[in-house]
Amino acid sequence: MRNMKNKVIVILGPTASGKTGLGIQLAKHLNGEIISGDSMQVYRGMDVGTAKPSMAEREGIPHYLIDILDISEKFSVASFCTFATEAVEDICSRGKTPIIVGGTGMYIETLVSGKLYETETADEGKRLEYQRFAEENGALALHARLAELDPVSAEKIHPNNVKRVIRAIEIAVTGGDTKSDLEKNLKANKPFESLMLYLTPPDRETMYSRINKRVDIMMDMGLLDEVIRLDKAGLRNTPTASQAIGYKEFFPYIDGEASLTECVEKLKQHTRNYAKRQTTYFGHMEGLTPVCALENSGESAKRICEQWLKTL
RNA sequence: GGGGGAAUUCCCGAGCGGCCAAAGGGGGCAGACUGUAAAUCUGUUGUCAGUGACUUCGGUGGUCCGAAUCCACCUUCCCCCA
Repeated sequence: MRNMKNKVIVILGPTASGKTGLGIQLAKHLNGEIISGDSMQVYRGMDVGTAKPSMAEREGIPHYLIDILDISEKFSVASFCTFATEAVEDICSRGKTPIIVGGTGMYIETLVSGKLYETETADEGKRLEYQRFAEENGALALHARLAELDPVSAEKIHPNNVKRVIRAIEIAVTGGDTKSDLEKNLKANKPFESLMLYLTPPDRETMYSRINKRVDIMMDMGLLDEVIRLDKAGLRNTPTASQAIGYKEFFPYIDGEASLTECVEKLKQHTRNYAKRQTTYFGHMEGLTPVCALENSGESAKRICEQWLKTL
């Protein structure tokens, strides 16, 4: 039974570690197709800023989960898991190898482990109400409410992390189970077998300078025009897309409150911070096979994949 | 040439005689993380054998029991009048 499961290759790593390129190399080599494991590349029109591979770069390899949503739409772990699972099945059914490429640690971890629990969809009104409550009475007061509803989660969530506190309250209030109940009852249910390649930059210094350079390239590629265009389309008021790094940093410039260079610096910095957070996240994930993100990481990655595909 | 102001720990910036290794912010470093995750949040950030000791607040020398804080001179920078 076990060996009937589909096999999926996953490439993850911090921003600018070369995931995209490696993914395409592997896809060509292994007769694969690519599924983006990225929370922002799903949005149409967000191209330069999300470092979405161009058609030319894709070299004819089909890509899934790219350009599937309008910026006004919500995206989440849950929808990611749904779409990605579908894509995996689709690709496998045609005898090809799915290659998930992305940097959104939580999405990929949840997908691969199969540990996704169902919850009621939250209603925005309630959420705002909690939000306001926290603003008026303090984050601690809201946290105290969570402590009544779900003490186990309250213990784990820092009172200042209002977003999380709200979410936990929401779960406790809408469904029968609390967040901690759901977590307790979770059982690993892997939807497929996966080989997870973790692209690790040689050192922090290298990682940061690659990021800086990439931002400069994005600017040359017309990032600012893209931001202005999306801003006109209402990006600022979108639930998910507005959070993307590479866009919000330019709003002060657009509003005449900061210089362009200041914004570009901010963007670089945010990207660096993000990359660091990514490495922290990946650091605690299990079952990763590290691959050093150097010039020719492709060859060793190919070998590792070939071997793995033969086993099981 | 004359008058006034400023120099603070990686950066910005408080402090204006003891409670100051020095607020706050930024950055750095470390960490958490399941339906907004490219988000959100936490800790840490002079040195050392860490309840204590040691070296810091442009430089030098003073005053004082005691100075980042007061005085003198020096250096640099800014502003105003010429």
